[in-house]
Amino acid sequence: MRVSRLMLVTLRDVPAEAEIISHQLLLRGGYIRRITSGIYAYMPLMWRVLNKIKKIVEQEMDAAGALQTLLPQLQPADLWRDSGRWQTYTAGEGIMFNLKDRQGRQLGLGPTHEEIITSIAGEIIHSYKQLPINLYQIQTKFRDEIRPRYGLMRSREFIMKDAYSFHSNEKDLKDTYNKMNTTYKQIFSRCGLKTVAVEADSGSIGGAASQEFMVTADAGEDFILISPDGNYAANQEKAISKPPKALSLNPSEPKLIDTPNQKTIEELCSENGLDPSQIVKVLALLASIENGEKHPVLISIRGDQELNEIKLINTLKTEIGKEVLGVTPITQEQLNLQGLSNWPFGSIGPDLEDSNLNGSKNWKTKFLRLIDKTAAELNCFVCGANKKNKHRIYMNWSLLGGTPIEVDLRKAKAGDFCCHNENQKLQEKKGIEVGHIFQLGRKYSEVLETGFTNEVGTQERFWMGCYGIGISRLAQAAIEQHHDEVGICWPISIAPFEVIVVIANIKDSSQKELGENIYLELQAKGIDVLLDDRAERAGVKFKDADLIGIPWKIVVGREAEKGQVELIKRLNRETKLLSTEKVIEKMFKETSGYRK
RNA sequence: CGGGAUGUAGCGCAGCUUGGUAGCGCACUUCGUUCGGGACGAAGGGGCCGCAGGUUCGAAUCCUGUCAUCCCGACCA
Repeated sequence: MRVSRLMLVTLRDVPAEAEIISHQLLLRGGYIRRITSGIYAYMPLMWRVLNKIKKIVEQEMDAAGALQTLLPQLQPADLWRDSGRWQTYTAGEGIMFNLKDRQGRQLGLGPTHEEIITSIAGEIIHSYKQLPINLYQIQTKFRDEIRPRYGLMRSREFIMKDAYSFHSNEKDLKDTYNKMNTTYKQIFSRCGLKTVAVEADSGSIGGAASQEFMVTADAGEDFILISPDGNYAANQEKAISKPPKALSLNPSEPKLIDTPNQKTIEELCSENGLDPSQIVKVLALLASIENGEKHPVLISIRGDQELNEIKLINTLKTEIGKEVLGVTPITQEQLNLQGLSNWPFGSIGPDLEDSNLNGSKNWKTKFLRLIDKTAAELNCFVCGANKKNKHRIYMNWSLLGGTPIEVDLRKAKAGDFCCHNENQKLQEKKGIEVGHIFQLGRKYSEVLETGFTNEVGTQERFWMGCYGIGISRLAQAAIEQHHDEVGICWPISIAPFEVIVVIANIKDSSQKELGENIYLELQAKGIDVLLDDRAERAGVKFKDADLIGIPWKIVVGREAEKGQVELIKRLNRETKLLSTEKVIEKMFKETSGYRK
């Protein structure tokens, strides 16, 4: 391809909308154009990058025995009602774009494809002999993100590889899950990415085990916790750790203490000479259930610890047995709206009576009480007295009627000790999630009532796994890891072109001729080569080549008459003066590992 | 949805305080000089100043509303 025909327009100024470097470089290099919030056009250079990534993914997925398909983007609401996700995905989370056709039928624009694939599999697979099967597609996904951000990092329309596997038993699912794990590592390493595999929460997709693949980068939106010995890595949402030891409070006769206007843990500590770890903090929250129910929840947690909301929501799901949309702190305004009397905010204890909920308009009238292990383990502590400006000191759980439900709700933090080895301290890094693999189990096959006939002739539900890679996100994440002060430094495996031939002065006929020849020869050898044949000054062409990040640059210039050209490596600017034959030979060698 | 900010040419911005009919840099077109790291000079083209109301003789500028975009939190490949 010739740069003169490439529709390439690079920008010198950074568009104001771009916050992070990868987004800026994509815009400046003419890779993408924003159409509206979270929706981008992939320009020709970008499309080539995406295709390179797709190719790698296809090769590795095919090698792992997966089958490529293409599933519809428009999906009937009924299918999503069957799986019970229509409500959550439209009204609740609202992440699914949805519409009505002219007959009034409701449709959704696919944010994911479990429903479609499971129903198809159910129609086609009837026997255990047909299993296992792993189907994948590379498809545009639609998600009405609450806040699209950072270009392709979190967009509302994006390209994703999603795979779904079907199995006759759990062991077989685990085998494929493990195979996908190694396949993913292979894919990311071929794309030139440094990734960390971390334990993850399976979120609204549901299911048992799940692992995320994170590109470590400062621009990442996720916090991950890693042990220095490399034996533990988890998303903060999921991470577990040993909390620091609590400072013990020597037991004494329980009593009421005056704590005027001491509402926060800090105030309580500084006014009374306490340590946060000696206090049981109580959070009054309201959980919203998908069927519209509102459950008041009381969380007790040690004063120096923070609540992990994801862990809480997961616990609530099992306790209540229904999909939980979210939790919010209960406010005075809400109490007023419910017609409830004032609560002693700032002095609430774990035993705040259920009578405080009597007469509420549409809340459940019984608290769901959860106690984090850190709080449950305290033998003697301070807590709210359920009276304004009063706390209780030297309390214990038997005085409060025991510890009803004991769970892990605390947020693990950098500096905490690891559970697998108390000499290891967790470190925090930021990561960009580029892949996620799940063991779904039988969640979808059960709700959609699909399955197969087993060896003994009885009906069983499929065991399922699902495996995603954000293709367009991966492309941008690669730039976060591979750039310098002048532009992108694509890993050669996913670069739009492997080499660019720059004719320094197009008006010099010997330069022009030599450049054209090298271009044609490289092309004939199957190398992805770009020829900068523009009548620009050399400097402009060099800057553009660096900005768009082509891994190799061949400059045909002053030495052209002697048949010599310069070969420059983008990554470190290493420069060699070579003969035409040598440069072609060298490029052939450098790109041979990446030929399709 | 809550908090913050911004909408003026393809991109980056000034002008707005104190109303008088729009300007700078980059990019684009033409000519000349230059020609190995985003050249210089000259001459051009391009704007419903986000949109709708209002105030005024007159609005990019003041007022009201509205829409859009970006940033901070919840969502996720």
